[in-house]
Amino acid sequence: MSSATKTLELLEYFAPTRPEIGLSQLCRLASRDKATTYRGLRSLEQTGFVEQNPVTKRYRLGPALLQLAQTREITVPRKSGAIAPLQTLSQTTGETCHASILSGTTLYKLVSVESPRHSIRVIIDVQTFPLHATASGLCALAFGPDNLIDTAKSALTTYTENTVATEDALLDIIHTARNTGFGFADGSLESDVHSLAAPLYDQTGSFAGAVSVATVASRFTPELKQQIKAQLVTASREISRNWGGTIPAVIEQSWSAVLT
Amino acid sequence: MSSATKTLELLEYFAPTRPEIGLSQLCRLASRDKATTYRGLRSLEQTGFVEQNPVTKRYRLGPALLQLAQTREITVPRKSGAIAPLQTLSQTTGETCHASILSGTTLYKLVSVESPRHSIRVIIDVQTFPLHATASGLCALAFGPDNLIDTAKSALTTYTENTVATEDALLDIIHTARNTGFGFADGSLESDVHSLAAPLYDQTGSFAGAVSVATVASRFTPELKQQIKAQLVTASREISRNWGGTIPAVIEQSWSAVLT
DNA sequence: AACATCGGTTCAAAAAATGAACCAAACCAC
DNA sequence: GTGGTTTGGTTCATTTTTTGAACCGATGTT
Repeated sequence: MSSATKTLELLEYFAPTRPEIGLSQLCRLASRDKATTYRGLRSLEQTGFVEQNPVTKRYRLGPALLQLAQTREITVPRKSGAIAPLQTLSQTTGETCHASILSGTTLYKLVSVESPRHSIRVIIDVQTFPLHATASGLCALAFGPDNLIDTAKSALTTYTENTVATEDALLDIIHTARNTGFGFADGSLESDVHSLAAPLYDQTGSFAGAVSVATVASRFTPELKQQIKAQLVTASREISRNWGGTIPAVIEQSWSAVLT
Repeated sequence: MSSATKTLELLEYFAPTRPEIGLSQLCRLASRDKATTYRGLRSLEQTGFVEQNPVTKRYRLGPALLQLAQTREITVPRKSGAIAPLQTLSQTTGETCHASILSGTTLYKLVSVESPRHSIRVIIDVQTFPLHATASGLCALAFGPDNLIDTAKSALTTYTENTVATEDALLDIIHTARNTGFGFADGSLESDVHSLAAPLYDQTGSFAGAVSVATVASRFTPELKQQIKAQLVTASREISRNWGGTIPAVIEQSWSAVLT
């Protein structure tokens, strides 16, 4: 792993639950020597990616990220086109919803919306969705580029008893996703969390991401499942349209069959 | 300069006017060997900072930036509290307005708002404001930490005939900014562009950034100047309040003296 | 007062980065 | 269709940088 990659990975430890990190704490988190971590932070600081809180001496994310994120969204507009449909989806289903975006072989969380309807809510605290263990990931495997399947096969991490563990089982659930037009995960990332997802397309005509709804297993009735599927279709069409794409006819057909 | 810093600096070449950059073009822009540039891009790609457009093979900014920017704004909320007051400022003055934020010894552009009132508009296409050559920068020198003055002295880059060129001249205009409570630049970064700026404070009670109005020299009448100052004061108070800070009494006094 | 932990620094040894030269493929001009 | 140019990408001898154990002074804790 290159020095630059190691430095960049330091940024991943910052989170809303961990807004500031001291040098010694960060080197423990990153499992690196303090001098190495310090030089990484200096590099990030020089380029505006982190800044040192003058009061606490701890480090936090810096303003250059805001500028680059703005440039990214201006040049590849995805987030803004996903927010409103996702808020609607969350409101109508009453559950936690996500939009994700594929970059290389990684599915990044783009937008999350929680619903205030229930006091028992699903919180999925990841920034990237494992391909084999999430509904969105299964969408990517079913409708995205074929090389994703190889990537997934080489990283069959076990999260719960329900996480798919063999290549055959993985190919089976990918096949099911292709046939139904939906990714479905029942407790494969978190116990008692069920998720459904639909694919998203952009102007290239290719799979670009997924939109998903996550709910607690105990309220996942067949009625709710059908309702969620119908709402996912609406959201998928709208977000894809906002991204300059359309849903392929073969998926629209799968959806029709499943929703009658 | 470390390898990590060189890699991070590759990101600075991406802009709304340059959304995608090929490998050969980027190595020319960065004045680096192609192999070095390629390894830098690979590192950035592995961590989600850039992605390769599968159609054009060129590189563009990646989704990890969106996630980190969101974390940054959640943990250090600045941008959201500056947008509305800046839109109001632009609307009432009819000119281009900026909010900037200090990080280390660099003043980063945070938000820009243009007004549609005039067809001749100021566009300041920088991501960081030179301390000695902008109204916002002079605010930082006048009201920010003292070490900024040393930083400015060591980088007295000439942009126009009006750019301050000597340490004495720099100290003079810093002194004027301290006395008036406003930074003022007349053509020091761009010919025929005049700017006024006021300081911003956050919850630490320290200088945190600046809010500025830029206009074309030809419509910068004494009346407009007074109007802009009044509006800047309002915007400065509001943004500072949104950032958890208040304007120091000594600056409020300077403003009172200047606005009567 | 003693100890622990912090942010930060040094330098010999180890490891990685560099870039000139190279490759095949795609593009362009004629 | 051909020849030249430019592209994204690769290799490896050489050069340069990175690494991390040991260290520092300051601060916090008991």
